[in-house]
Amino acid sequence: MTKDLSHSEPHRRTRRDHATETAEDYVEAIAEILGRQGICRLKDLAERFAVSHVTVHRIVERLTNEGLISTEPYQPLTLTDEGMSLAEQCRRRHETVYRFLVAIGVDEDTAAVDAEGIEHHVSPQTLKRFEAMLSKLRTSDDVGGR
Amino acid sequence: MTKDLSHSEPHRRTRRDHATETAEDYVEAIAEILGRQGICRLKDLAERFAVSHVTVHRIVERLTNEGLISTEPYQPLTLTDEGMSLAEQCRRRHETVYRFLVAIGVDEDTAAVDAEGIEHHVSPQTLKRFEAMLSKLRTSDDVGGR
DNA sequence: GAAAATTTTTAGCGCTGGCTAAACTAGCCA
DNA sequence: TGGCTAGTTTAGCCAGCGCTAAAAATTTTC
Repeated sequence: MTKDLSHSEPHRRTRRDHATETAEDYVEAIAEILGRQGICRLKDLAERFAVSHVTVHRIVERLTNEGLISTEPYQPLTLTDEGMSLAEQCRRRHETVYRFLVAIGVDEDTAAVDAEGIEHHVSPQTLKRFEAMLSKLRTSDDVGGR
Repeated sequence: MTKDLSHSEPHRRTRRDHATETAEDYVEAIAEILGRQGICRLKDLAERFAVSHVTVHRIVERLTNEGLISTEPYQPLTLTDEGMSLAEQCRRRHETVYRFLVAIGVDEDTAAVDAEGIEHHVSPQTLKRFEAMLSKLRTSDDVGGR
């Protein structure tokens, strides 16, 4: 009998997403902090994610090995070129998801929380549809009732 | 100085979501398999998620302790009442997310994959907005360009 | 420039979810 | 019944991400 892959494939993809979610969250946060205060330290990330600095340290170590972050011992963090372009890509996607949710009538606080979780699972194609809907909703100014 | 929680809160929520994603995926899959073939075995879940039966066994064990699944040694699985209602809730949310993506113009394969990842992060409020948009899009038949 | 404070690093633990290998049970069938 | 086979369970490994405690380095401050 032929094995049915119609369900397992999407789940496999979901799992792969998980593996990169942390990377995306971190480079995005680092870029944002760098942009805001010029310097990004472990401590800043620990506060941002409400996680211990030790946890941050280990994750930063991993992402350094993966070529996204560059570090010197006891020194602040910077992003590699690869890290920066990933961060920029994530920032844009995050923005779009957030604005889309708000545009369809989700309140800003809820949209912020949901966007944080949703963004990692939005494919390029879906992102394009979000953008298309965004301009459409903007022009028709039709946000709908509660 | 006052600590800025505006970023850490969403992330904490995201992490809590992760802890329940597996539970949701499993009860949803078990309900679907039970509905389709009357019996659900570890093996079925292992195939569904494309994961080893040993991994499934450990997760099922955990979910049994959490009161979602009921098991007898070497016997097929069933859902507890709690498991069934969670499964039903997830199925509905999943359906809505999937149909919403298709409605805004995402192709069905992509929508299936994205919905699998997105569903766990959609709050009740956002789900309501999706439903509202769905009926609106259905009446106006306005799916937009490619 | 030495002490104090801040920050980073190391060591070591827990949990979840991957895996393989091997032992065990249940069910079928000859 | 005896054995084969399919399926389940146990044992033991790995990686990621949480934690605390304690050591090391840097920076600040006096």
